[in-house]
Amino acid sequence: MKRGLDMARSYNDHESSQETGPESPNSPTFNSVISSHSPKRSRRSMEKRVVNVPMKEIEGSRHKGDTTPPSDSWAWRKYGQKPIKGSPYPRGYYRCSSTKGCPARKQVERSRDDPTMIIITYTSEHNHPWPLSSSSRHGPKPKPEPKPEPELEVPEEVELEEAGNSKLMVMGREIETTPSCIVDEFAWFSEMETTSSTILESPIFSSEKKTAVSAAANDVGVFFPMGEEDESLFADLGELPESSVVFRHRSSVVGSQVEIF
DNA sequence: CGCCTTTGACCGGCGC
DNA sequence: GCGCCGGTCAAAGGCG
Repeated sequence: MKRGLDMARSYNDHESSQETGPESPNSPTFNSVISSHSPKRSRRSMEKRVVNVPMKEIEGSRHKGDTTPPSDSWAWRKYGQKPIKGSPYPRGYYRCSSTKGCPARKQVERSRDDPTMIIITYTSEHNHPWPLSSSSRHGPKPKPEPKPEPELEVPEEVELEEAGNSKLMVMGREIETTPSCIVDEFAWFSEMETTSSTILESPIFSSEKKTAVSAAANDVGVFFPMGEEDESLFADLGELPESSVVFRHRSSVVGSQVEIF
């Protein structure tokens, strides 16, 4: 009867299985893919972002099941879980509950190669921004989180070309006063979009991911470091965590990667 | 009271 | 055409 809650149905292609960097350091890895393979499924360009997060990073946050998503600053509601063939671990399906019409979704699963790695796949429409952290959304019950952790997924940063990078750039501070929390929530999406698309998408990245990552990290120190440094940073920031990060990343990242679009 | 998690069923796509 | 698989929905229960 009501199967079409959101027509933007999904897209599965998760080519992510391979990016399970067996030697992934401690930093989460990002991969992005614009999935619009199937002619039928591509209502709009669906973007997919894959993030590898070492369990250790999220352990401190919370982990009860096999697929416990690292805590982000945004709200996700689990809407399903399924065992995946070939993988001993089930995959959890989460939908963004930060905002009403939030099209963002994410899949969380443990890497079958590296049980210590959690693969998070973000999906959203190319046109739609991704949920960003919102300081005001989690109000009542953000989740079983003892404390608002900054975020493990590390919203990448860069500017988005279509949504209006100018705004995003200011988002850091704009969001605070911006009536449209949407902007705020979706900021990271935009950022990730470009970032991943640019770097992660590269074949090189896939192949020498770690190398690339390392390089990236080296160049962009803030690339995937959402580990402890970020937390510390956020701890200090307190209010506009992502925004701040984004802002900060921008400066560094922008230099390294140029927008492709 | 409202939101989230859990679990089973259903649907659609894809491959054979 | 059939079967398999992944993804989503929806009802019930639980928790803060």
